[in-house]
Order: sequence, then C-alpha cells, then structure tokens
Amino acid sequence: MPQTPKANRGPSAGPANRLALIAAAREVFGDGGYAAPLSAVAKRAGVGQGSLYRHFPDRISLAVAVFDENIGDLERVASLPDSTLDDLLQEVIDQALVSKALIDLIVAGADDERVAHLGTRVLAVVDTMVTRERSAGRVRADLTADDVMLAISMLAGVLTWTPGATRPDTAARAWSLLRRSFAPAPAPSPAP
Amino acid sequence: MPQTPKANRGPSAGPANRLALIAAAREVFGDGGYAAPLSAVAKRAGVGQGSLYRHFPDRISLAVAVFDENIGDLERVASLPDSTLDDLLQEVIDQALVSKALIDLIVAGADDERVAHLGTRVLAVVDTMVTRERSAGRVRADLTADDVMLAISMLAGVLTWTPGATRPDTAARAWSLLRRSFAPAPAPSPAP
DNA sequence: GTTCAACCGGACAACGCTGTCCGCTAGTAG
DNA sequence: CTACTAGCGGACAGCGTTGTCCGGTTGAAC
Repeated sequence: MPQTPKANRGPSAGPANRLALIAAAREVFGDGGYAAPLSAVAKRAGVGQGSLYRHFPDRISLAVAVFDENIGDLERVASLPDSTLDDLLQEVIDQALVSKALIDLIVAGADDERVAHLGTRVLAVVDTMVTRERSAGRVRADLTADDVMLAISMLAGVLTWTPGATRPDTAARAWSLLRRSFAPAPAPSPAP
Repeated sequence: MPQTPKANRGPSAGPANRLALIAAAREVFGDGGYAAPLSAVAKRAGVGQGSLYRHFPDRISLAVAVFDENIGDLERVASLPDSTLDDLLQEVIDQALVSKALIDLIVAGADDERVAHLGTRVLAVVDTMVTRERSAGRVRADLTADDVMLAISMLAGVLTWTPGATRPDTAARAWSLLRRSFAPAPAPSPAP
C-alpha cells in the first residue's frame, strides 16, 4: 500500500490550486523569508508537492507570481492622482516582510528576465511618485528615484529583522529618519 | 581502512586552531552570511569538524568570538578623542558584510546573554560618538544613539544584498542619504 | 456507459548541513 | 624507551529540503 490517497479533486481544481499556491507563498515568504522551504508552501496551500512544481517549476516563477500582485498594489496607489510618497511608503511598510523577500528575489534573480521586469515596474512607480512630490515642492529638487529606491530597500530590510512586536515603532522611526533626507532645502540662509 | 589520516598536529596546535577558526569564520560569515554552513568554516580553517565543535559548541559561541574582535575595532575608533561619526561609519562600511551578520546574530540570539553583551557594547560605542558629535554641533541636538543604531542597521543591511561591484557606490549614496537626517537644523527661519 | 487525457497528491531519491564519535598522533613524564 | 593524555581530523548518522515520479481520480467527449 505505497499510496494512501485521501482526496484528489482531479482536474476540477482549475486555477484554484494555482491561486491557493500564490496565496500560501505570500504568507510563507512573509514569515519565513524568500528562502523559506517550498514544501511549506505546498503544505500551507493544502496541495501536493507535485502540483506546486507543475505550476511553478522553480522558486523564481512562484515568487514572480506573488510579487506581481504586490507590485500591482503599489501601482494602484501611485495611480491615484493625489497620493503621496508617504502613501506609497505606507503600502511598502504594510507589506514589509514580503517587500524584503522581493528584494531578495531581485538580488537572487538579477539576471533573470522575469525578475528584471518586476524591478522595472517598481522603479517606474517610484519615479512617478518622486516626480509628483518634486513638482509639489514636497521634497528637495535633486531627490532621485534611485535615492528613494535605496531608502525603500533600507526600510524593508530593517523591518525584516525587527521582531514583530516592535515593528510598527521601528517602521515609524526609520521612515521619519529617511523622510528627513528627502526634505526640501529650507530657507537657503537669511539673504545677505 | 575507515580512516585515512593525512596530518594531525596533535595537541601542538595550541590556540592556533582556535584563532584559525575565528579568522575562517569571519570570512565565511562575511561572504555567506550568518547562516553559512559551519562545515565551511572548518574546511576554510583547514581543521576537522571535531575541532570546530570542540572549541565552539554552537554557532553563537563562534559568532560571538568573531564579533568580539570587530566590535573591538569600533571601540578603538571611538576611543580616539577626535574621531567622528563618519569615521565610525566608515569602519562599519568597511566591515559591512560582517556587520550584517552581526545584526543577524543579535536578532537570532536575542535572548542569549553573550549576545546581549555584544549589543550593549555596540550601543555604548555609538552613544559615545553621538554625544561627541552633538556637543560639537555637527548633528541635530535631538539625534539619539538609537537613531544612529537604526541607521547603521539599514546601512549594513543594504550593503549586504548589494552586488560587490556596486557596493562602494551604494555605500556612499546610502550614507550620504542618512547623513542628511542627522544634520543640525539650519537657520531656524529668517526671523520675522 | 465507456474512453480518454488532464491533473492531482504524496512517496521518495538525492543532496547538503549539523553535530557526534572514535581511532590516531604529538608532546610530556618518568 | 615506554606509558600516558590532551587534542586532532574526518567519517558518518540523522535530519530537513528539493525536485521527480507515478498510481489514482475526475470531468468531458462520444
């Protein structure tokens, strides 16, 4: 009796399995980091290992599917005409753990086309926001999207290794620290 | 012939093995992160697994030995009466990868007494520097050591996942970004 | 009702890491 | 020289993860 089938929904599952896997992966990456075991994803999704590897042949394709949705959230925020950089960053903070996993993905898959595409999208979102903030005079004129990307990396990183309890506080402190470096230059000196 | 002894320095090794292990661990933690396999440390040190575990029963005791020296370097910088925060941070940047491993250690061993001690020493160093910079008016008056610790965490973190080639550039950009948030408040406004 | 193909779940082989165990060697004492 | 002991190197067992493989199940076509 090498097999003990308990339930097998057959081909009926449709895209359900795929979606369950993505949802499970988001949670697992969220609290185990990008390196979390994929077997945990299958288990959490209530799906066999086979289905996992059939839908997503490797870690990257699974991760790309997950982050595709997260980046969609960011794009949604940026597309609201009066959203601010703070709104965007708040979104990043809310997704902090997944965001860190995204960074790991971008690093790990630096030479993978699918991953590069994600990076491009994020940069575009940030660029939109920075341009808007700049023309509103809410940030210094020489602030670049790269600066903000760097800030986001740092923010997401520090939140990752912050114990859950103190995380909101750390997020606030870190963001207020970084926010200062974005600030417009104040009165350039009392005019001679 | 279950054993094929090639070389065995016997008890003659004295503290040499211990030192070799610490040096090897610094390198291995440096480019494999805190989670790097301990077997790699033994191999790098040219020492048997047995000797590794005899000297350092667990990962934490090995890591503590490594970082003890690194923190010593920081303390040395801070003890020079005219060293600045920039000098300290430069040291951290130079040790970036190991610094990130240190953070991981501090997180991983949050409830370990040996680790807590290391954390305390780092905070003390930072506090010294912040106090000095503050009274020299080189930073805002309300900058705290905790702020700087946070900045260091972020800096070390971002350097960790930066590909080697671009690391010096990233370090410079990140530090200049963070430096801005330490700056003293400028002319408080042209006086009404 | 029967056939078929798509899809499923979980067993399992391969692999890498940890931590232990043990036979061996280099100095030291007498 | 012999007896002894501290310390050494590396084999290996145990364990967890990855990725494959295959018998089993389901709905659709006819």
